Amino acid sequence: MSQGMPKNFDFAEAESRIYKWWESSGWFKPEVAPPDAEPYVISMPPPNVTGALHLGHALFIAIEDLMVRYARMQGKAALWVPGTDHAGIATQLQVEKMLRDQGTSRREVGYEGFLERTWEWKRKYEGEIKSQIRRMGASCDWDRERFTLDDGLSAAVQEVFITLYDQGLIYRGPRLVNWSPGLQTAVSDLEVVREEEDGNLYFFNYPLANGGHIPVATTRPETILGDTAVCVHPEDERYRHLIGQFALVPMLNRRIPVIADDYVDREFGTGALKITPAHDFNDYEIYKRHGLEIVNVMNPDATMNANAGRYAGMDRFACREKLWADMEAAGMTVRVQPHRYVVPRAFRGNEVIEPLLSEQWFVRIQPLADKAMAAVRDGRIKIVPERFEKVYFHWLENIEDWCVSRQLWWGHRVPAWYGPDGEIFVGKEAPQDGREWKPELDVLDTWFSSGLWPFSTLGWPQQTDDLKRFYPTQMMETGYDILFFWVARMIMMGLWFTDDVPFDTVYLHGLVRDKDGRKISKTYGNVIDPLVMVDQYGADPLRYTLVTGSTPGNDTNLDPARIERNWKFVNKIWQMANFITQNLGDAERAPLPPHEQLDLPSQWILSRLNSLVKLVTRLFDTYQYGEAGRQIDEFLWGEFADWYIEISKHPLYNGTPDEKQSTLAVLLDVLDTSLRLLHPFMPYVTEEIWRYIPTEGEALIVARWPQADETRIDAEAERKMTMMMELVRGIRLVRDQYNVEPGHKIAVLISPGEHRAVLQDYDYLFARLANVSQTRLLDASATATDKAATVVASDVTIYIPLEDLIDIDAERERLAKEREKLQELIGRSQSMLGNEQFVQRARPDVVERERTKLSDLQASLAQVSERLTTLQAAD
RNA sequence: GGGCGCGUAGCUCAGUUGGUUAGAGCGUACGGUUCACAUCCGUAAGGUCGGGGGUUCGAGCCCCUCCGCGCCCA
Repeated sequence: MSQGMPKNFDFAEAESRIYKWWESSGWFKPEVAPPDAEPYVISMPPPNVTGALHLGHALFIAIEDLMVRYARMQGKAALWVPGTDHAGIATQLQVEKMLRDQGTSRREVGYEGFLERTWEWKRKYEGEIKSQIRRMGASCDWDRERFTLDDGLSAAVQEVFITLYDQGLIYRGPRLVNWSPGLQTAVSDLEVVREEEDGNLYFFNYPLANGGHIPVATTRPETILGDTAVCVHPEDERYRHLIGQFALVPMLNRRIPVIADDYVDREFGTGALKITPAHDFNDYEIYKRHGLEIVNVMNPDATMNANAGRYAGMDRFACREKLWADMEAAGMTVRVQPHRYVVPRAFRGNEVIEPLLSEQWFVRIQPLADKAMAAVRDGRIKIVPERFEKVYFHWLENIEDWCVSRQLWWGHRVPAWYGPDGEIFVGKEAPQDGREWKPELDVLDTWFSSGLWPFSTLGWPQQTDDLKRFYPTQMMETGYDILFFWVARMIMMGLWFTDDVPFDTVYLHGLVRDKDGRKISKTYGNVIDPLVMVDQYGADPLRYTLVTGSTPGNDTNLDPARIERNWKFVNKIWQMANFITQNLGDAERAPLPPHEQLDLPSQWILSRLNSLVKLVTRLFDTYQYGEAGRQIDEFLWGEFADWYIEISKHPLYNGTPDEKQSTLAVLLDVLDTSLRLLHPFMPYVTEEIWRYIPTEGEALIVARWPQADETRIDAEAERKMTMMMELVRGIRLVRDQYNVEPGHKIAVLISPGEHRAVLQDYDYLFARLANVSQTRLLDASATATDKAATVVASDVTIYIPLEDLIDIDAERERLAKEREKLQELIGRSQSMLGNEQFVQRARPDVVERERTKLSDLQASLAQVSERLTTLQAAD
């Protein structure tokens, strides 16, 4: 403990050492708190096993670790449950790519071989991401770590699926789904990104059975082959007479009816719509309303099938061109015009999604959604920031059944079996009836398992001790971009299966973008690798930058320059601690003297400190972490280091032993308390420094969060000290303006007004902070030389005789400006106080503050004016 | 089409019950080697808080409207 601190903080060495110490000491576990402690639980959003840590991860780790550390320091049983997600599609894509690079394929290595390789892949990348999470300083309980595909969670998934099926909430059926032809799987609505793209609108004449034609326009000609109707608006005079007639599908000559539906937009295209129920969601609705035929013309790989006649086997886009060319030759086409339209693309892989008729498993979601809406509506779950509640409701109010099956190999198998006679059985095992049951090969949407995360990770469906003690959890912290994907589904599943909310607060953070607000992506080449930042500056500056640079629900533009600046902040804290420990030497830490026995600077800094503790605690409790961090920064650097530490050198070097001891006690109190406040932001450097200061307790990570001592909050001391600081700044400014040699000590004369005692006791502040060699307090009647610059604060005037340096005209001008400013402020203040409405209606403390301000300003104005008069007379 | 967010100093951002002279960092200018820190210290310049209207004793903050940018849902 009495070992001196190294000159600099070696974060690279310290971080891994400290992390190991924390973890091996069991401090990440909720068991460090007493058994009856209030629990505080966060389920970590499980990163995909596919990837490396990116800034999005870094951000949630910074925020969640801060939340957990704060709770832990408050004495709660803090538990942060880590884990990873198998990420079905994303992982399968990556492994398939790897196989391609190895010259083989998923089909070639076979089902078992593929899964083996995928598990191998998982073990490799999971290890990587876990070590990266550790490097960020995450104080999660690794003993409780989970993976969405491990046995317990798989059992939970089965349990949920089977229960929902038994409750009639899961059904299987042929339906139009979003189909990913490259991946050969269905995906959910949420996994489709719709964006406007340049394309064409193809106009052609749809031949009628009785001769003649009806003009139609389409963006996807290849779907013509699957048309089963032509639809017009019932009131459209142009086509009304054709309703009930028949048209002939081009090239196929299939007879299809001309029908009427007011869904048709008469203004768009020709006003007549071709209907392809098997390949368009809107057309599918019309098909259901009118009882039309349905003809699927595509294979799962988006080539045309036998129903496409001579186009069978062609790729959809090749077919589009060929069919159009053939129609052109047949004289059916009218024109092609450029057209912007919405193209659905796969969230993963970016290929064009094809609406396709297929057999899939669906969750009848409405009953679950109703419960989920109620929980937020009645306040059992709170979303921060609140505006996302609206978004949440809107989505749930318009929710569609959830397609949960995926034609992938990597994931949880749907627990269903098909009997020899086509019957379906849903259960963990196939029926043992001697017949041959074939297992369902489809797997479940990854989000189906992550929807169970808050309770499956705690052991559900087993009624484990953890589940009983730590569920429901308290906080779900994640990005707003997965509010539907994940948060809403966890709420639905949690309420349905545990009859309780999965968490009581949802805190949503935004996206991290680059300095210019662009999305971070490899194609832009603007990737900021958090690990490179950690290597360069340490984890603390990155964490602190991410937390202080963001506000809930809003995107952050991350400027690496801020990380660098905060690395300097880390150094600054280190140097403050270094200074204090050096001065302490081997001495004991003395108790903090009673407030009235302390000198003014100490009263002031402790007053500021205790206000800060109050403020920071309030900000933490209202999720304003960024503001909290900035407040600590401003206090530590702007007040403690720049003023108090500088001032403390006087008692430390020139004071009596008592004064020295008392000052050290204050320095240590401020440092100790500040480190506690800062620890959730910057766990490493604060922990490391804490080891060097005499404190009670094993480690900062398990130290207590500070409590504000109201008796130390002292407005009068703050007022006096502020005045002294203003005077110091004034002298510094005068020195600067008159180009006084920095080394040149100056003597000043002070007209002390009502502040004689303070100025007498603390004249060393001017010596310490403004290089003043001598201060002389003037009697009320005394006047100073003309050849002096003047500094005024409250009713105090400081004269700085500078002999030859003084330009009286310039000084007059300076003071005149000062007077003007004071007059303006006084005018404003007077009109406020002169306003009866203000005095009556504003809060009393606001009025009081205004009165104090006015009297100070008036005192200053009197001083400045008097001085001006003197200088005027000097001419 | 519906909903939401953003617009504050050259740049990146704060500013949450409406209440001191709107803040910080970076950048800029000038000046600094004595006792923690040049990863530092001091001083300064720089803002009609997107435009307009309203409510209020008082508006960056609340309401209306317009402009620009972005996101989500259809």
